[in-house]
Amino acid sequence: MNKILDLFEKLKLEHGEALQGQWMLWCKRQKTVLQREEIIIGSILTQNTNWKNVGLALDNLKEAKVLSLKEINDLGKKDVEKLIELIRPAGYFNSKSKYLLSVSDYFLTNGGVKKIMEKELSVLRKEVLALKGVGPETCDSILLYALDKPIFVIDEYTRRISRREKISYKKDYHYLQKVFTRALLKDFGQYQDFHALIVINEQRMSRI
DNA sequence: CACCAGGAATGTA
DNA sequence: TACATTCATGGT
Repeated sequence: MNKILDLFEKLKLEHGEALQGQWMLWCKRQKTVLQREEIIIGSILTQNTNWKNVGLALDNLKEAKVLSLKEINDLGKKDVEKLIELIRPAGYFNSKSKYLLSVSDYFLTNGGVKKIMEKELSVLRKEVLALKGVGPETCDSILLYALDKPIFVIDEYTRRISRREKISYKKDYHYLQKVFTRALLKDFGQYQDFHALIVINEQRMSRI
């Protein structure tokens, strides 16, 4: 009767091992502030861009020792061209360099990641969604994966699988978000695992 | 050479 | 509100 819970169980059976393995390596349940900031940066860089190119950009940032939001912000204000050079492989570098500045400005002027994690979900979502360069998907990815907030992420993978599994044929972001949210417990761990399983499933599907 | 990858901003009617 | 266009790299 509940297609969403059935899908969740099916994905756990098929990819549960991958979730315990590679996913937990990169996206542990307990994260350092620096790991949370890397996820925030990555969520901007990955907009309409494949993860391999994002990885190249993150490698450049690491090599240049520019991985925290503070360091991104300092470099962006002092020498945008240098920041652009580092994130170039991720594409859209003129836009994304500005987006990284607007997001890091917000986190730095509001007391940093730890302080911002204390904000209430609905307030936080409005504030992050209002930032330049942050639409619904990027916003919710940041809230769910970087800040451990219970909000379900809708992306192209989620749309694909919900169409294929006859969950919904609509594409509207907030409509789909409600459909998934209604069927699940409001728990960030569940949301992270479910969405991660969808990503793993769809990426393996396209590799064939 | 054409097409795509976990989007979002901007402009138009 | 609802679409169309633009942004840009690296892989296939």
